[in-house]
Amino acid sequence: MRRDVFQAIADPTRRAIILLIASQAMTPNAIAEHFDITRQAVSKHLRILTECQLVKQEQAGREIFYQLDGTKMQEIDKWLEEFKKIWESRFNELDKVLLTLKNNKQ
Amino acid sequence: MRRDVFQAIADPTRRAIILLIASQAMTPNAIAEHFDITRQAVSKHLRILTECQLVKQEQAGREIFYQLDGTKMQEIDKWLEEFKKIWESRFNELDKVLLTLKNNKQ
DNA sequence: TACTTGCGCAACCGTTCAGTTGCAAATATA
DNA sequence: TATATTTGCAACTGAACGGTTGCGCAAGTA
Repeated sequence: MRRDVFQAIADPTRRAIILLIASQAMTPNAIAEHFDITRQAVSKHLRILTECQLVKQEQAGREIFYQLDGTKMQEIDKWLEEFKKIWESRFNELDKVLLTLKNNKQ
Repeated sequence: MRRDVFQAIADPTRRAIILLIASQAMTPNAIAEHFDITRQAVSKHLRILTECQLVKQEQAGREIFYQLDGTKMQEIDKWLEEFKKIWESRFNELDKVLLTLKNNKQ
């Protein structure tokens, strides 16, 4: 069982839940109202999000509010930055080649 | 079968492949040398990456070079920006509440 | 106390995933 | 032509997903 941020955001419902509770903590029932799936299905997603350390729970009587913990989200950013660095340097390499070709022709 | 960028980057091997071929196009065999899995397994990942429109192929004799198409990667960036916007406005909301409380106390 | 509500947990089901092995096709080389 | 190389495709396997229903427990409420 892989439990990382990338697994967490792989599912579209989970992405929607993340955006939903990003602004304010919500209960499973409240979240489920926004989707066409059962509360239990939402609970499963919340459990996965919890295991990925993207979500924390706060008990309030018999209600449990799920709130986002944004720190793990930075890992996506980090990976994306790494990719961008390589991706942009690719063009630099191409530039170098073109430059070399150009210089050789002169 | 869900085929989007988020599905593509969900697997760690696939993320590694993306970073690997980001700088230069490679053949399945060359890619497989970097991992402890068979060439066929790499091919499967490449097929998924192709279906997600993250990768394009270029035939060269009996070799096929797989190269990255960076455009789809922007979708991750887009979603992440959407999240950040909501996430940061969350603090603004909190600020509003605190401000209201402060004003009410006065 | 009895009833309702909100929730997690367990069992189950069909589908997808990530990997394997085996094989056929196409290309290059002796 | 015969052989080796590079690849894609198909079949299979065990594990994980995403969903469901059903149940039990704890917390409010009549």
